[in-house]
Amino acid sequence: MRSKDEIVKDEIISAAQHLFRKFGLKKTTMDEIAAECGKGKSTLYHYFKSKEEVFKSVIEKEITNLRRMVKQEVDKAITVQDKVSTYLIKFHTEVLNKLNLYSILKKEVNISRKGQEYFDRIMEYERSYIQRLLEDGYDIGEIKTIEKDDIEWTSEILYAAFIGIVKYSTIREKGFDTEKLKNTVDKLIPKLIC
Amino acid sequence: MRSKDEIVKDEIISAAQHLFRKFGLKKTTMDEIAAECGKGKSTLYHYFKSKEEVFKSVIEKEITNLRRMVKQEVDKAITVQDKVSTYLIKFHTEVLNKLNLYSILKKEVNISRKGQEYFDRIMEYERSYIQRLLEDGYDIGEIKTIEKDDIEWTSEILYAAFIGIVKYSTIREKGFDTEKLKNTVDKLIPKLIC
DNA sequence: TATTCGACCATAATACATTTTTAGTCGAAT
DNA sequence: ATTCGACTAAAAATGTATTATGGTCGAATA
Repeated sequence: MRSKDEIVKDEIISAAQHLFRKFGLKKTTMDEIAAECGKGKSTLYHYFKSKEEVFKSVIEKEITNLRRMVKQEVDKAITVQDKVSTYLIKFHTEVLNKLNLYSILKKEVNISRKGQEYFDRIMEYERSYIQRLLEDGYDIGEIKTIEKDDIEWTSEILYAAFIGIVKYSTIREKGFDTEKLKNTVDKLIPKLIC
Repeated sequence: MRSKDEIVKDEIISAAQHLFRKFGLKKTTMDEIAAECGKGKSTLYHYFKSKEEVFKSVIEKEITNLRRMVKQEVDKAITVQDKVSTYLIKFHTEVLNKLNLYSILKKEVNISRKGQEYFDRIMEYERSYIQRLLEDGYDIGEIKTIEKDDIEWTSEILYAAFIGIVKYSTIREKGFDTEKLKNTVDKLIPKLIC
């Protein structure tokens, strides 16, 4: 069971999440967050040491949720090819669904040094997730055309390509058709790795 | 032989190009461009109807040059696989070499509506270039796994992936190693299209 | 003791008035 | 047909007064 402390923290995070989605980071004040969850502003500072800390927690929650959704889908896939392909499709779909988080990160945080650090950390995590998928495939003998040592940079290139596809989808009026995307990726991936 | 008119225009464009590279679009004034090529400001307006027109011409020149370099290399390649692969490698290399142009486009122009239109037009051109490569390959029978009707969106996905790779290279300290990149792409492309 | 809050402060964001720059014009000179 | 100096209107930069906001602290509450 969660402690009282954690429950209140979650309340604050939810309120902040709600407002950040609506107005973005800069246009949401601590007073507003406090009002949204019916508490005094000073109370927030009992649970978080700064506004940035609150924001970090909200992002953490969103990212964690996104990753859970993706992982859940990837775990269903049997072969490595399927896992990698599913990773892209699901990630693509989820980002397009929750564009708010993505644009907050990009437009408001990206300017600062700290913002870039968040972004880098997120990117590094995703890259290493792909790397792990490939390494698992290598270990069980499914991947034959890539040397173990080459998996690291291969996953980096793969990740860069994936992000490019997702980003491209976000700036077009309509994102890529999931079916078509899956079709193409399913052709590419299997042949790359085996 | 070029007319006097064209020579002067080129002088102005070169001066502007030089200053834009150094200070960016907003921090370069028409007076400075005029001084750089030893002419009065009003003279510029005899050749270009606005600052935006000058900027457009500079970008045009840069892009044209980039495309000539890429095309030159692509034309050397014999098979479609090679052409597509070469396209990415050369484009990647050239953009990394001339990062200035890229960042001007991104950071200063991107904000405005017109800037977005430039960008879209450039992207559309590159996408259709890839499409043409694929269509040629289809017509000579090299491409067998893609239906003619699917070439359009396949080239779009391919382009998005390519741009992702190039962009990723620009934000890392060091760009992707060309050898490794070529290695991976050479593995991917042939299998996608035949 | 663990939470909550109202009152408070220093600084950052905003608004506004004033000055300076700068894109673009025009008529004259070459 | 080109070039330019002098000019203007509009935009950007600057300085300043005002407000809003992040964050603190000691007291109140439960």
